[in-house]
Amino acid sequence: MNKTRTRFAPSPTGYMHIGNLRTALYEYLIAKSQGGDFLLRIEDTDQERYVEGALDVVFNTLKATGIEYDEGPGKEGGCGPYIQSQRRDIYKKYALELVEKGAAYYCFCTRERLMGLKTDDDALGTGFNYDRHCRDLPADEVKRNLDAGLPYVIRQKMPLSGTTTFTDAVYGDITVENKTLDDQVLLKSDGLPTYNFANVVDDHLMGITHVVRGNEYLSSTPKYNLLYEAFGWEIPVYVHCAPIMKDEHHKLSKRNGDASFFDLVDKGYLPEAILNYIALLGWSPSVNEEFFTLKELEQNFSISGISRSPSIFDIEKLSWMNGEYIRRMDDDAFVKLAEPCISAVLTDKATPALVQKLALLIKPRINILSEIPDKIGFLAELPDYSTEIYVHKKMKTDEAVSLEALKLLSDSLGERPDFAQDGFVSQELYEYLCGLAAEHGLKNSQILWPLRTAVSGLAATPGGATELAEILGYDETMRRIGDGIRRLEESAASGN
RNA sequence: GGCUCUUUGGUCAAGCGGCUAAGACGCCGCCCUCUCACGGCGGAAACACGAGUUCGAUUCUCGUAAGAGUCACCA
Repeated sequence: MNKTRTRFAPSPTGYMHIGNLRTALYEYLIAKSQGGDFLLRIEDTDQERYVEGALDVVFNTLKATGIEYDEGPGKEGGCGPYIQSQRRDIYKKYALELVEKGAAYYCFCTRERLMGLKTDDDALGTGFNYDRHCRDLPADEVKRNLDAGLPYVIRQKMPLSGTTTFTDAVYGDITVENKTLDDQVLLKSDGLPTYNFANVVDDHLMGITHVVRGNEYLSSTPKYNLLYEAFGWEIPVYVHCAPIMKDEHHKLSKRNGDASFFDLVDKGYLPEAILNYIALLGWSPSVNEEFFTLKELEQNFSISGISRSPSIFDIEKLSWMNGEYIRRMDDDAFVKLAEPCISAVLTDKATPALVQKLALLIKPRINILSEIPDKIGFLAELPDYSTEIYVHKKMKTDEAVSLEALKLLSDSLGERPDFAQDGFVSQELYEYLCGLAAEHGLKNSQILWPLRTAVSGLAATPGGATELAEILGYDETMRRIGDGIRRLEESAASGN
């Protein structure tokens, strides 16, 4: 039994999309769940698509998600180089071997001729297939053309009849008629291989046992088998995955402006949450559980759980899951994570103690980090608000009750030099206010709601009245109470 | 158009001949509560359609429909 080896083979486009990342994850998990190796290979045979810095995006994404490769660029394992553009000579050698064996042939057709064929075919409404013009060129003519230095490609010689069947671990057996297969190009005129050829050669040379990829390759897989057979190589296990969709009709893609892995991270999603979520998009574990660390995924992953139909990327569920990750995080870790966001809003007022208090108040209330500024902006500056938010039926408050309550607060709090000197402590203040309410025949809510409202200018806040007062401090709290009284008086005056 | 694949609630999905057809997100209601959130409890919501096979089909077969992929010197 060969050791399981999988590979992630991205072409460096500078954009790691979620679908690619999931493929990498599955490849990694298949290898690791079977004690095997996971390799990274860069498929850059299309020189026209070269993008500066694209490799770093690949490296950084894998690093951020903890998907570590055992072999690949910068990590020799005896199968290198792992960058296809550096393997040029290898492909040529194998292409020639195929010609030798009669499974491939030189083709000298010009692009112009090919274009002509294509438009003819389009006019007929059928797909394009090479007309095999060069398939049976006499040996001496081939030699003449070669000697004359004519540009050429090498094409795969497909059987003209019969069928080819391959087995996919997800989709089962699939059979196609050989006559529908195109004599595809293996080696391009620039000497570089096409994806289809490079893949087969490299996967074999690198000992890949499981080929995992998008199901858009399903229809070209019979050609792969024919290639493996022509070489006499062992055929790998195919694992084709259905795509991740943006909606019912569109794949997640850069062109659609969909978020890449790092776009999501920038928005405040945690790499572990993203990874956990996408693992579940198109795969379902045998246990009824949906929270998995990478390690746990390695233990639970199984090819049989991969689904055949496309899945729509649901940002809502990712957000929820991200929130769960935040809530499950230990407090210190979260404080550290949230600190930059909080400090940015509070600027110079952000003492470590304050940041800590605020962070813990926010922790159960956000799903993604980027929600923080909106949640706490009112602490830096009291928003302009309408006095209508003082009205709350269930809390038994309205503008009149609130005005009365705020005045009461202003007076009684103003008479407490200890509060003024030491600042508020939420719990103490809470007890004090409840006592105050009882003393004046008010419900707690008739004091607390107006206070919270005055101090925040918002109908909903992270934290209750006394928690906010503690964070704002005595002076600012009193200032805001005063501000509230003014607003309510103005409102009363204009209302009458 | 040819070939290939797919089809369980709005979404992710379990199911692999017999179930009141799981669970999760979202939504709604109630509870908790110094607002909101968290948490707890409960609810609405699905087998694309039509034939077969079978004592019995979500599950097997064949059609139909609707989607998707592919048909490049791109991967």
